[in-house]
Amino acid sequence: MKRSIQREAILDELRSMTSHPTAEELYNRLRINMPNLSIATVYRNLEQFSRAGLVLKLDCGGELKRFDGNINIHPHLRCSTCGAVSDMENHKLDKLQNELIKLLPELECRRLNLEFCGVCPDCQINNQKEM
Amino acid sequence: MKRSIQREAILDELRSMTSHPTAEELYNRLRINMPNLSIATVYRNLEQFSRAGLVLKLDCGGELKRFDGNINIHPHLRCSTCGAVSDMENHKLDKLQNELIKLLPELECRRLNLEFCGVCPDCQINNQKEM
DNA sequence: ATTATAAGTGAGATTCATTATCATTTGCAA
DNA sequence: TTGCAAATGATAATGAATCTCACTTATAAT
Repeated sequence: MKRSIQREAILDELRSMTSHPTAEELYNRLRINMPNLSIATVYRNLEQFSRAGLVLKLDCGGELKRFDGNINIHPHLRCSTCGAVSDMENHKLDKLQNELIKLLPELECRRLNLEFCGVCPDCQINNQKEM
Repeated sequence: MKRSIQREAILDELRSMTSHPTAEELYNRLRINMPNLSIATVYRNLEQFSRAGLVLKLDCGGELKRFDGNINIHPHLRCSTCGAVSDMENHKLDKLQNELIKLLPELECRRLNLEFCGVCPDCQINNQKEM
């Protein structure tokens, strides 16, 4: 990854903030001192940073919104290969999730999303086929 | 909420699936037996279901993507009022999160998102002002 | 230093999921 | 059965994110 004024400014600005800004919020701040910065540059760099692991993209999988007919709180696996979302079944996980649910009143929260990122069973099988 | 053929078909179809479909996936399935169903109807109903608590919208807050300069796994609070994302500080929560992180290898996952939905401190203060 | 070239940038066009609009239809209560 | 609010279908509008392309810059080789 080459260096550039813009690239460093974007990363510095993001690291100086604790508010989890959107690309556009970052753009508006940076534009004050960099009037002809392009919004495309901000998006491009954030994407690269996030691929390189320098930065975290929240809503990691969220290209499209997905819906679930089961409104109970339950953990999801979002596949980093195909983007599909599936439910997870694991006894230890269920126990930990119940502990988290008990914490909700204390945290003044109504809900929690417990989402894991990994490769879903289908994609694991397909990967093996290709080898 | 009034009844309608479309409304019931949408909810039934979603409840019959475990794959967390997008609005468009649902639309394409339903269209087979309902050729002049409109995609807008699907979106409208999913939105209403989700507001009524009949259905879960994943990526709940995810209108815009948000970025975080801190790449350590840490819990987030997404404010259901203003949409802002902030970090959460709670000792018990940290302990549970560490237990979850220990589970990652067993679950064959690389990352986890622990996201709570509630009203952020700022909005709580603003709400009180209005009363 | 000069040059080559691969990568980065800015401006604007494009894409595409989601929402809004509006005329028409439907469900339901009086 | 009638009135009316709510729902629908078709399509236009919106807007975040990405793509394109001409131009510029960083870095490595000569």
